[in-house]
Amino acid sequence: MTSPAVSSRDLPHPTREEIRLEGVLHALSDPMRLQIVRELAAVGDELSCSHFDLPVTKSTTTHHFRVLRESGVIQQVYRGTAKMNGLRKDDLDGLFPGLLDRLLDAAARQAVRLGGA
Amino acid sequence: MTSPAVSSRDLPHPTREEIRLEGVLHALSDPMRLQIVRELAAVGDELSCSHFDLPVTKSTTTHHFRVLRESGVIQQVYRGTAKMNGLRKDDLDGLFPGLLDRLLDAAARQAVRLGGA
DNA sequence: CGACTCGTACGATAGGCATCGTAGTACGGG
DNA sequence: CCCGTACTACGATGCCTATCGTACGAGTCG
Repeated sequence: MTSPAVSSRDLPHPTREEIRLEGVLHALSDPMRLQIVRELAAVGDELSCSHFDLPVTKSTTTHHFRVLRESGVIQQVYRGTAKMNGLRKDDLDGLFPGLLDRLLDAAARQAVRLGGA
Repeated sequence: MTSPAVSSRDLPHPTREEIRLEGVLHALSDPMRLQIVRELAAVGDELSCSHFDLPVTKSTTTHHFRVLRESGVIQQVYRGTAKMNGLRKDDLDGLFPGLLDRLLDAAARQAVRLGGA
């Protein structure tokens, strides 16, 4: 097959209607999670958890991805041993038009401002 | 005097450069605080703390206003016995162009969607 | 099968935070 | 000067959460 077949293990996601702005903001208020979302947005594709080199243990990484999934920011699916993560851009844009782009822009501006680069 | 004179009591505010996106998002991830900001934006002027009729005690209200001030979302100044609260729209727009408006729009859409009204 | 990789589950811990109640301070008006 | 109003300060409480370590499960490859 071209696609490695999705594992039977499935993960609970909120429906679009269940996504709450407060939850999204809370999820993004953590620097680690904001960084994850920025990388996902920059790549514009799904990324495995192990792609991210975060300064925390794997346990903590799992925790952050779960928060992002349960708040509706990302969707996750197993593909073999890898767990692929993708931004739920369509759902977020549908609920909160333009918000995601402004948030990403704001994060990028701040990174430039603080990083000095 | 035309203006009731600002009290000598002054409150610590972050400078524009000290405002952090994560802090702003965290401040707005609380329903109570998001509501306060929505009202401030709707009025477009300063409001006293006592103007807000929140379903919590005054102690808790004080706490929420402090979080909003320390994150840089609002500015506070004493005027007589009243403490006036104003959105730091210029600072936020300067740092994160368009973000505040999108957030307010997102909050309004969600209120319509959930409130049914 | 066996080993290896990826990610999870669970328990522990430490800190943060939303909330309350009570007691207290600052200011303005009678 | 005294009182009422507006807000604060402080302590307590219970919940949430970011973090870790270790042990485990699921899948792939030799």
